[in-house]
Amino acid sequence: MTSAQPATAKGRETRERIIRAAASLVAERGVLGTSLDDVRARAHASKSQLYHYFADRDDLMRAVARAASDDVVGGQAGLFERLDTIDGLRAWAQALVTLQHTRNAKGGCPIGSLAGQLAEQDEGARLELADGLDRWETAIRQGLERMAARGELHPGADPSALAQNTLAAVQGGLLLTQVRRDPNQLRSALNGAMKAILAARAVS
Amino acid sequence: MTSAQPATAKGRETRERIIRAAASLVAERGVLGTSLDDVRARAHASKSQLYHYFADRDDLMRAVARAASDDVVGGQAGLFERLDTIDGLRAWAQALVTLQHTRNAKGGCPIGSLAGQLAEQDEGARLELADGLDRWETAIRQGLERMAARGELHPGADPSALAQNTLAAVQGGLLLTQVRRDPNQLRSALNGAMKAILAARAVS
DNA sequence: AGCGGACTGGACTGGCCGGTCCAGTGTGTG
DNA sequence: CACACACTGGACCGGCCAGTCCAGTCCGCT
Repeated sequence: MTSAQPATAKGRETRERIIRAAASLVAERGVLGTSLDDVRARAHASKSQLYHYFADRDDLMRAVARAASDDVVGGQAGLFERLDTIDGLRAWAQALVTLQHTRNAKGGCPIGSLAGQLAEQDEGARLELADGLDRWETAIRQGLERMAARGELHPGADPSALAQNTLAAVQGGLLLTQVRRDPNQLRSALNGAMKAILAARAVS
Repeated sequence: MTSAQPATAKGRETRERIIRAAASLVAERGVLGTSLDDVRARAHASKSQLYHYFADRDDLMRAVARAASDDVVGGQAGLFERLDTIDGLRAWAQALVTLQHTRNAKGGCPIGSLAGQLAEQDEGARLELADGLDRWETAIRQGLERMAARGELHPGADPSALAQNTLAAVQGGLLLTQVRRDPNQLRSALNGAMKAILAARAVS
């Protein structure tokens, strides 16, 4: 059974409120550190509302995984448009690093954190997270492909591989940032990824 | 209060057995998915033994984090010795990829997984994991430094930055591998890191 | 042998947690 | 306006879980 889709505006709002409450609690305390009573309290909802909109706890967590994917990828939408220039890539990388500074290097990447907690426990959640990573990597790849189409990368360059390595650098850099409480870990990892992209530029 | 150090050989063995049982359960079910009763059963120990050797649940999990660090870093000791040659680096990278194949791309990196579950909850555990990552990165850096000392890297090369980026590639690659259930994600990320090292070789 | 501390077994407790249930109240439609 | 159904409140239950407690047993040492 999957989550019941609300039939009214009010229902949709309640469902959203539950997911947002659950997502914020999960970000603070982790998946298993979040009880349905906690969610119920923060969402100002009752137990039966939770079970009206979600089949069970796992179903709710799947919705949280999807919401986290949407937030992370959606939050970068404006920056994604400019990933077809070196300046745009730098601006995007800088935004990620700045965000880690404002967060005091805490929390890491919501997708990455959830991956460690859900990937081995719930196949549906794993697929939601994989979808988020795919959308993220696609945005990077498409930026590089637009550069290639304009002849700004040399013919042998592989936008797919560069995008995949860049995403790996983001995730790895964020993990090191989180464990070491040092945003420079992400900056350095992104510098490395940037170098690979710069090396793929066409000699003009 | 920290864990009581056993005074006898028998005590040391019991303590070890508990940590191993806890570590394997945590690897299977996650930190909060593992109850002390589970640990007690798998370790063939009693509740009072758990509380004799560990102050509380968090203290045990800190010991698990340390054991995971030791296992991951210790398990690569033989490969670390040869990180001062391109062949040695390739062998090390290949071993990591092969391990993911044999594990069917499941589980990710024990240190990385625990990071997502413990880093924000328990400062002591975070420090144990940071220590594991430091030892790992140091091994890579020292290999590159030996290459540099032999004049095989060009003078501008930065072994510290290369080692840090390589570790980020490993962690990011493992996360992508785990979420996508595809060991090639790690292989590709390591290829990227390798390229950066190859580009830093002295022109001979 | 016998002392003291390290070590062990396992019953017990109070609280929390996922999930159920039912008696309602709102609300859009015919 | 009335009917059906979406939605809501909250009491309740059985099970699990971290942590406590005490009555022991083992073991090194003198």
